Amino acid sequence: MARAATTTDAFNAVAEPRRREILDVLAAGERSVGDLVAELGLAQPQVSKHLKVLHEVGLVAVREDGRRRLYRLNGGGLKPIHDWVARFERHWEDRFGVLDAVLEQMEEPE
Amino acid sequence: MARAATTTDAFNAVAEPRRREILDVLAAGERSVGDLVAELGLAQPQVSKHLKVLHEVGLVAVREDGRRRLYRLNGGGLKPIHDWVARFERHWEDRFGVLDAVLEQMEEPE
DNA sequence: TTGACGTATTCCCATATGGGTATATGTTGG
DNA sequence: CCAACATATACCCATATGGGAATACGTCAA
Repeated sequence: MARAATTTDAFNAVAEPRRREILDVLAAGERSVGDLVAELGLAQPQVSKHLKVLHEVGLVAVREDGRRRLYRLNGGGLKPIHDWVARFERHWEDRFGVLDAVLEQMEEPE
Repeated sequence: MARAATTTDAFNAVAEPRRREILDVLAAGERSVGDLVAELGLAQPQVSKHLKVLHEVGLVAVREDGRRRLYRLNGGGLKPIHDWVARFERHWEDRFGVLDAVLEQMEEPE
């Protein structure tokens, strides 16, 4: 087997930095593909491909507007990630995190 | 170029479900490779490989104990993910999320 | 109708994945 | 020193990636 498809779930989709950037921009509001191309400095086909992935996992939604397509964020799709990560919050919010880090240094000195 | 290496950062490392499971188990405390093999029902080499990835991105730490190696969680490594996702919290915590979902249904009926 | 525009799709390719299986490395007890 | 044990590595393979470039598709303006 190979690595899971990027369209498998939000975790895989969001592993790609460009896709995170796209979501960051969309967080500010609806954008057309062209807008994203301009704001992110990426090639148009790549933007379209990334949007396709994001759409397949339900992280963005589209709306037609003449010849343009306006994409917008569907933040709810990130909740699974948030929920999973949240379980580990205590590991960095209290002092244990600091202690762990220190022990880290002591045990793996290279 | 191909997909970014799984060892690139926490986002990529955690995209693999098995690795998330490993972290879940480690959240309960230190475990030897054998323990993980038993608890997760995976093959030993696979567990070792996944642990290697997790270690490279700093999500786990090791400690030698005779012939065994005890791995433990380094939750702090997940903070970047938490921080990034947290920016989108409002998108599902308030009513906008619900509204968005409704609009969703109306616009993409198929 | 036609051409320009906005976006999506198709190819090509180097790359690394994750599983399986076999084996290397390292440690301990006797 | 050796055998059993615990873990790590090395291979092999099918698979999909993400970028680049070219092109198809759909829509608008004149």
